[in-house]
Amino acid sequence: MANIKDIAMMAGVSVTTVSRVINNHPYVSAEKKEAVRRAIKIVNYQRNINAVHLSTGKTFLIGVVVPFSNHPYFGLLVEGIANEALQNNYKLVLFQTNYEENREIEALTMLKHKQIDALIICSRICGWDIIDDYASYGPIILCEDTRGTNVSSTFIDHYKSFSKALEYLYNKGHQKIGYSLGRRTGTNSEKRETAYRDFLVKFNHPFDSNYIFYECFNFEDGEWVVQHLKNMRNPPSALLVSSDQVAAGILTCCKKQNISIPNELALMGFDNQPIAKIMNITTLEIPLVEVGRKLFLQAIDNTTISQEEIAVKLIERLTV
Amino acid sequence: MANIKDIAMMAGVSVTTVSRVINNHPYVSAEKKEAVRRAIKIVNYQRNINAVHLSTGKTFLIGVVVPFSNHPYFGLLVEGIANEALQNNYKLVLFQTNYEENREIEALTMLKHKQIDALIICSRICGWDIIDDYASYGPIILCEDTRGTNVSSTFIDHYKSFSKALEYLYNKGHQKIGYSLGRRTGTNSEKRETAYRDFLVKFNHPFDSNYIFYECFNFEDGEWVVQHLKNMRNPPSALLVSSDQVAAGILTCCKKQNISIPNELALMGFDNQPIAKIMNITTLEIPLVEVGRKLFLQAIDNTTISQEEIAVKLIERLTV
DNA sequence: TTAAATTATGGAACGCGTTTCAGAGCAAGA
DNA sequence: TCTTGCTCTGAAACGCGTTCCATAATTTAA
Repeated sequence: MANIKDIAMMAGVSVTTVSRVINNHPYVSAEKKEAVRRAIKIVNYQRNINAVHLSTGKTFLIGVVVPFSNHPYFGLLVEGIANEALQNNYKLVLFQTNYEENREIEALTMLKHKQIDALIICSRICGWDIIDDYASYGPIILCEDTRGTNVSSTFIDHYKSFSKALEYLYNKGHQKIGYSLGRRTGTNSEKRETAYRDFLVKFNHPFDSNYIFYECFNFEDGEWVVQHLKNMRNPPSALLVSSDQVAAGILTCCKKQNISIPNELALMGFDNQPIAKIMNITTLEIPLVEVGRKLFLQAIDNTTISQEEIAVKLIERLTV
Repeated sequence: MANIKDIAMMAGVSVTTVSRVINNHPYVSAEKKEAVRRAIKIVNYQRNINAVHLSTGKTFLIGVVVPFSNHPYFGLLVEGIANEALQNNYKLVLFQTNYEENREIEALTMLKHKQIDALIICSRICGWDIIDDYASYGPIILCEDTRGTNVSSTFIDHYKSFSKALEYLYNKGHQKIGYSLGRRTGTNSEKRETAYRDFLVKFNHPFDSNYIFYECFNFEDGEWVVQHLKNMRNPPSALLVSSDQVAAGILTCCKKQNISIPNELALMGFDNQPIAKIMNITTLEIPLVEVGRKLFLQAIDNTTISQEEIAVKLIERLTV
């Protein structure tokens, strides 16, 4: 394979000039530019990107950390990131953590080693101290409320949106409201729990831990939720489900068990995934593709630190 | 940041020795090894991976081409690949093509530039001639039957599995069988169509192009299929649906429209995704995670070319 | 006309780890 | 005693593009 030196030789110029032509720098005469272009074409020259990376310290690679790659929530998020990456000539390095902390650290280590230019963490596991540590090596972008820190993020105010949803259900006459979440920990889950507790306090309702369902990620997780509900003496009359997939699973199971929706149980999903539309699930729309887009743009902007809030929209359908 | 030279200086050895220690090469005395380790620890030395890449010509990056990243089929496939990548200390570069050929070419170009060590194409768009061209630059692994070529693959024999499914439906008394596919072209779609046509010939049934539904990828695509079926004078009595997602969508819509499954319409899905289990959809199980695993292992083995067939399993449930 | 600015070009340093090769020292076998 | 054959070590070459800096040749502005 030919290298830049060969091209320089062939074109009768210096390697500097070749480099300038390749990178569209000014101050190259038309003839030399032409000569270089010809030489490049003749031997079908391809620069050694690893050499470029070594030289520039940049890789045009952005790391993306997700817990699962087969979940529609992250699927859409990654889709948004990927679309924008395409536009900007960046490539993505995917890290699937299965919520294991050391997987996330591996990704952070790659940032430290400058194997990637920036890291987008779609769902953070490791502590703030660690993020803070690694933030000095390159941009880290999060998908959670980071206001008050020096880390960029695009986020949904889950306190606000959860409160909004709860009030909506309350206004529809529901007093006994339960909710389901993915993992128990994490900023977003915590904000939601706070919103829930504040809501209970506000309306003077007792807290019942049985009304909270954790580890609900997928369609199939709806099954055990319904099973659980059926065995409860005093089940909730409405459920705030933090994923349309799970809501769809619950809805499907309820139909099977002849539990009438929304009469016996009201359901409210999150995300407004296509499945929510098809199954007429009332939900809070989160423009995930848009969120992904913004996350990416923050990732490649290593001068500014910004926190962008994304608004959610209540979509009324037939499950409440 | 310290480099290998600094470490060598600190430890009072040559860079070669430092390199040997880092890479666990033999023939380094215990004392020098120790001295190097100490120096590395003191300054928290991290090798410049870009330099390693330039030097070795390897990147420990594997490209993965998928049309969509938010589809459960590819989600599971990527999950399998990602899991195995983790085990082997490789990272993935994700290419989302949206079925645009030049996106795929970009991925192939990265292989050519040695920015990635190998490329796994989960759903190929571009022609064989192009694949052949780029195969000389590094391993390309496909997820379709490549027997008779010099390209590795892990694949499902879709002719066989489709035939199997058709016969199963036939034996259940179905004479009018339709099917739905994702995209119209592609090896897998073609093999399925061949199987379908051969089946019709075998049982002397006429071919009706209205029995074929293309562009069915997601849950929501089930809606228009059902709409279509309702408007048909002579609708099929069974549908072979090449994705559980679509089958679930069809099932859901049929329930809404009071079309009885399997009495009025039998449904058979593909993949055996969790949703198929929950919704009791009869399906052909494809062990996608396992397929992903094998694809990855083929990708990092650049000595052997192999074509691995994966068997599918018929899972009988309640939609046939 | 002179000073300042712009355009053009190339040499050489820089980023940095891996690996080949040559050689020294020492032990085991003939 | 001599020959192999390890073990250990380091100099130097290699992979290769980018960019700083110096220089020369023109223009433009004053």
